[in-house]
Amino acid sequence: MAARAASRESAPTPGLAPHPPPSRNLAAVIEEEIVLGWLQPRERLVEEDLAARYGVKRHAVREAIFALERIGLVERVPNKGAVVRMLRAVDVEQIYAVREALEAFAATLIPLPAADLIARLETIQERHSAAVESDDARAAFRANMDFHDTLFSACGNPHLAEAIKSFAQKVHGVRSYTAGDPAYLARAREEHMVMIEALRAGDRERLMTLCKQHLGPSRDIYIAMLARRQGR
Amino acid sequence: MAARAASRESAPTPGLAPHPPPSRNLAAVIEEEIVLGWLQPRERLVEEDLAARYGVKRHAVREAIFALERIGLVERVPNKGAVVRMLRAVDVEQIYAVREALEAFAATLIPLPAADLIARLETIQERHSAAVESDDARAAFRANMDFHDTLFSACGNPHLAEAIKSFAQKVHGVRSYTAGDPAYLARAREEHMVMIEALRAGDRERLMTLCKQHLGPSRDIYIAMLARRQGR
DNA sequence: GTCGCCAGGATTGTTGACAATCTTGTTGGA
DNA sequence: TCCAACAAGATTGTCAACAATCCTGGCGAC
Repeated sequence: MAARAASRESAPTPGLAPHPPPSRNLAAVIEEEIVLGWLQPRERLVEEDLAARYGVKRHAVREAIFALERIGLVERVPNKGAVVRMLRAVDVEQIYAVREALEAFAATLIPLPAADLIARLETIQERHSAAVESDDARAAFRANMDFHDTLFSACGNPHLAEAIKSFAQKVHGVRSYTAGDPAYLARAREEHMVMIEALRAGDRERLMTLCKQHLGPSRDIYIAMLARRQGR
Repeated sequence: MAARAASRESAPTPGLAPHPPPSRNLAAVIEEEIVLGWLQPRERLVEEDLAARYGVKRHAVREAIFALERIGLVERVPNKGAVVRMLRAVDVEQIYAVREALEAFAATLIPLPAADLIARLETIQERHSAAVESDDARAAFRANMDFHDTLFSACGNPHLAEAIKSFAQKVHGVRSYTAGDPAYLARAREEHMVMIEALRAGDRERLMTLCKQHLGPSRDIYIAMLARRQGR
């Protein structure tokens, strides 16, 4: 009884019962919830609760949780359950170090000039800008993801692009602290613009610098927040 | 009936029915089978067959296959099943390009001198050498894996080490062509020795060069073999 | 009053059966 | 003889019930 109550207490938001997306890739749906902060780090993921919430069977939730565990977004303890993974500051730093290395490598491979790539990025960026201006965190997240996917896929090495995406996913849990922040989103939008500009100028050095600078803010915000919380 | 027969025909080896490892991490077991060539690229992985073979329930096989799919070792088609992934030459090249980048990055991070690391590597290398000399492919594979895990874990960034391991796993399917070759194993042994030597000398440049050279052979062998088969 | 043990309940893990889907082989007709 | 629809079998996907495990809270002994 008490266990049940505890699980209820730790529920993300008061009225979270129903939910629009019935089917689709459940893991991706849950991932988005984490990014948007509806499911917060340290929060327990009770299989039956999620099944009821998303209107699917427990079995489907189970598989999604396994998938998220492989990605590194949730942590599972045998016979105890899964929680949204709480990254320590050192983890965030280390993951971002790898991201920098991977993205820098990819940036060296992108063929320049890249007229076609620029066109596609501009289209995506329009969506992103619109989402930022209308404070639509979910749409901004999706467009942002598309932007980086498209950019790094242009390196011509799909395995590298996938690794970059995978490492970005690892820190999705920490992104909930910036995903809804208008100032941060506006900054990201500006940086995307400048990256497109660098592509257009064929300035690879500048592109690599921008990629690196683009990674910094969310990392620093999260680490600062952890420090405030005394490294909980 | 015919489908069943076909599945039997494509069975890896004539007498594969029983099997020693009953439990343990099933995905790792299957992975080893792939590396050792008992399960070959393009071979179908029928859930019930594997369940019977390893003495586990189908459900466990299912999860293992999902895990292997995420790693990239097997390919799954909905409602049709999974097969050991057949990498194209271009895939192999691309994966190895990322491996080079990741391992080079890790090599820059390993603190030198590394007395403790050297000691551990020497212990592992003894096992590897013994396995190579007695033509024990399975033991050689395990020791080899340990060697590289230990080496790159020393970079102090576990997420990077995991990425390196994960990319090594992606090409495990292609390793079956070298895993049992005494000449190749002997060469690997020598290279490990030299790497330890470089560590002892604190020569980071040399270590990085050796890591890169160590990757080449298996890639080239596989690509050459694919070329012979006309890029099947 | 505190500590350790025991019972109840919640949650995860496992199993077997059933449903859906695809593949293959066959039959009937042009 | 060739093609298309059909049927059987094999295989994967889904489900609901059961078993195992762990946490919580209460009760009794020291």
